[in-house]
Amino acid sequence: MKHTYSKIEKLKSKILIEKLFDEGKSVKIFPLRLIFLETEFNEPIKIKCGVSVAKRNFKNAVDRNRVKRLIREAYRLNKSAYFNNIATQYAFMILYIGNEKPTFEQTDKSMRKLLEKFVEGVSEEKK
RNA sequence: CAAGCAGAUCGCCUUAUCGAACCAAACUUGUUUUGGUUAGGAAAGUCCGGACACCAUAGUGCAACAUAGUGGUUAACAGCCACCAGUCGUGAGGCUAGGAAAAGUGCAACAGAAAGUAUGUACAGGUAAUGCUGUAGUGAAACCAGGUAAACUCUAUGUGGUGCAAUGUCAUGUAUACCAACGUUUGAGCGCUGCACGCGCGAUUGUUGGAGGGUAGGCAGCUAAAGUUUGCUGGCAACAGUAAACGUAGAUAAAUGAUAAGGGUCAAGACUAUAAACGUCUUGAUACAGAAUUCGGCUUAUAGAUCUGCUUUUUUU
RNA sequence: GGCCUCGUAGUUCAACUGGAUAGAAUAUCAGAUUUCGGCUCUGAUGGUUGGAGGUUCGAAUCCUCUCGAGGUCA
Repeated sequence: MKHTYSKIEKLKSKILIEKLFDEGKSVKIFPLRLIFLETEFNEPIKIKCGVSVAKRNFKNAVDRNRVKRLIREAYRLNKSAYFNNIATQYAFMILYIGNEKPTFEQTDKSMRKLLEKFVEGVSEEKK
């Protein structure tokens, strides 16, 4: 599996996003928060993932873009390590809840922990 | 050399690895391969003015709003250029909502005799007599004229409204509440601009034809444009004309990136050194900021670097 | 992306078409009352009226720019 993150892997449907926020469950590792929901869609992939950074925490568009890019990059590089064994399809939304600009190293570390926690939680639920 | 004024330009680079969006081509027709393109001077604030779209190819009057020396420039402007005046600065230069107070209405706290229907204190002068004359005192403004129009107003000029979330279109489900044409009756009501005029549609019923509406989504609108650079000509200049070259983002939970290494540039310190300069090493800094229909301005933010012209003071030749 | 609204003591609000000291409640502090506290009474503190310019004799008020907060339009 390649480290790609193309257009079809992005979460774009407004309906799905609203459903996600209404019914989804969340996992938190500061400064990240993952909201996820088991769902179905037509594309031949396992996960649709979106990224969001609040305007409240980062006033300037440049900073918001920077944080979002870092999160996307961390997600792209790490996802294949965790999701090879998942059968069902999920919708993801990753939020940044801190209010300071992170480095890539920090983001990468938090992302690994976050995904680990998610996988653990799901497998426990299945049992 | 120092301090300063005005104008203009640039605003990190290279390599490697892993990626994103759009366009084109290929054939193996799809999680494919190859090639190309991919953020700014302010993309920002949304403060002015246009283009474009719809509402009546945008009408008349009033109201409302904006502008305000003179002339020019422009698609247009509250922008820009030139000149005049005022004001600040030793100066280069900066700043100015810079029309009208003899068309009219209003406003002026406190102080002061008196702030507009004027009136009278002290001293001096003068008279037949008297605020009749001068000075003082209060105040931003006072012997009679003024101030204030970023108070109402007047004058001149200009402005229709709404904004790409405009507008058009496609398929899915719900569903007759819909639309068009023609005929008939009546003119309630609705829309167009805040009001009036004016214009358009039009309650009911019949016939014919058909698709229409709101919600979320896709597509078009969507990037070639009052374009950029250079030269020449006209003009004091803004700018205009002309020739050549270039062909320059198009995303939509929103692309234009992430990581590593090396190198620039600047600052500080150390070493070498009489001093400056050069050189070496270390540390730090490398800004403001991210297109969202689009263009011309204005305003605001901005590490640092470069260039041009000019001013002042002192010294040397 | 477009279009609107609002910023005054720590907090909630006043200040009439520009006029002098920006006022009230509450909060804070001090004193009185009480054995001690609360309630109550008295007094004090606290504001460059979000910021910077301009008009005016004089600006919270008028004008321009700017910063911040909020709302609305499919």
